[in-house]
Amino acid sequence: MKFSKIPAVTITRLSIYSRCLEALAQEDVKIIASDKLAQKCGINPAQIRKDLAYFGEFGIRGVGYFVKELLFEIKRILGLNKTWKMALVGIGNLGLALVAHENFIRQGYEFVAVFDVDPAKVGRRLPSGQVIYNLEDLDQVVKEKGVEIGVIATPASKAQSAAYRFISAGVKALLNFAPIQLQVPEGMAVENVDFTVKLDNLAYHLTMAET
Amino acid sequence: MKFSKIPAVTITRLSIYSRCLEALAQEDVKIIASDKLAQKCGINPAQIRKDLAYFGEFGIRGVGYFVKELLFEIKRILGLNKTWKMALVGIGNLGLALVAHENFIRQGYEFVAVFDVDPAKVGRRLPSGQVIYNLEDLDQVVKEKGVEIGVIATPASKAQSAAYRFISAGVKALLNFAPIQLQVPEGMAVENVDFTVKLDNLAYHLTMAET
DNA sequence: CATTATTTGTGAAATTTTGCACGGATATCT
DNA sequence: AGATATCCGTGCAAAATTTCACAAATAATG
Repeated sequence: MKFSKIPAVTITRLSIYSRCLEALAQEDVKIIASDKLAQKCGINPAQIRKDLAYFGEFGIRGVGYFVKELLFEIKRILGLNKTWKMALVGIGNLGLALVAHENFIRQGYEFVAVFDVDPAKVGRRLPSGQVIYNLEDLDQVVKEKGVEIGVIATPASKAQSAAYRFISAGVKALLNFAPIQLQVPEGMAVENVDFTVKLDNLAYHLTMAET
Repeated sequence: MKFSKIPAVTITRLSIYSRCLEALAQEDVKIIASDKLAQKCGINPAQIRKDLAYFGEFGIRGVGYFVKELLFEIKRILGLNKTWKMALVGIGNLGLALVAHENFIRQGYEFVAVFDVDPAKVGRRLPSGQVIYNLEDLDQVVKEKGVEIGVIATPASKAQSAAYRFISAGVKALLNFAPIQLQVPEGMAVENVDFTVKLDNLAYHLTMAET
């Protein structure tokens, strides 16, 4: 169960399994085999078993997996048995949409603070309840509120400086929506959510498929 | 230069290179070596050269790459020498933010139509100019406007049916923001933009780092 | 209770992806 | 011009990841 030995793709897939399992639980399915789950996720069944094997034995041979139990275990593995506190920088269109998005809170992620540089925005209260703080106060607010994950929804030009603020405030994980490769010190976790990279993949696929 | 032989990660990285190169062009850098570009992208330099080698020879030994030229070539490879027509389903917070997002149009992606089921929304005009169509008319509108990429920004529960509509309208590429694994026929391209999967990765990282 | 049908967990093989290291091409310097 | 330094393109090896295939465990059947 060594941290470094577990591939990042495995973690990503665990997250996908947890989502599929949640849907199954909702449909009141009690037990599922790796074949069925694999089909639902679009993943090879052996892959699922291998992924789970990194963390233990959760199934019963000849039977399958208890949906609720496996879901619980995966969530425990991912660290979703707590609420994670997030802060967001950049209250533009995207930032607003993210803060308003109910999926986050449902999954155990909560925006406890939002920041912007625009003086016209600072001090206002969002429909979702948060008051917009001045970016200058990030360090202090992050420490006060115990922010664990920093979300960057600024334009690309401001993203790196926002990252620096989070870093010096001691935040160790960043979710970056800006289309830029952030420079961060060793040990930080950065995940990029990049629309245009995804679109470029689609464009390539369409272009190739033509021939 | 066989389509199927080129890894998807290579395409993703090409997209990242193109972004870095765009930044460099902006800074008026004329020539760059794979080492420098690699540093900027956080990628191994040999990897960059390998990725490019799939498509041809773009550099000069002992010199490097001409920034503008390489950028042009990568964009050509990805199919970005044209404007791609997108349609979006689901005008919620996220959908609105996406349609308003300037990055898309800047990169050659244009929303030519948006759809919703809510009768209160249908017929209204967005600040970005598009009139909201009734989802029922998707097939017709998609064909009329020549939509090439479908964007799904509905709740998870409506995403699959939105996908079906795009599929039967002949759209071959989907960008899916709903937290669900879409079922699509062979040959379709689907890219998922999944915030919570990314957050789960961060949560796992933080949880592991604790110990 | 033995036989048959499932389905997990896992070693080993197959495949994919990455990274090294070096030949060859280009530029610079003395 | 020759020597030196730089840097691309690529064969090859290493590493990582996926997939196969089967033993072991469980349940169902007659």
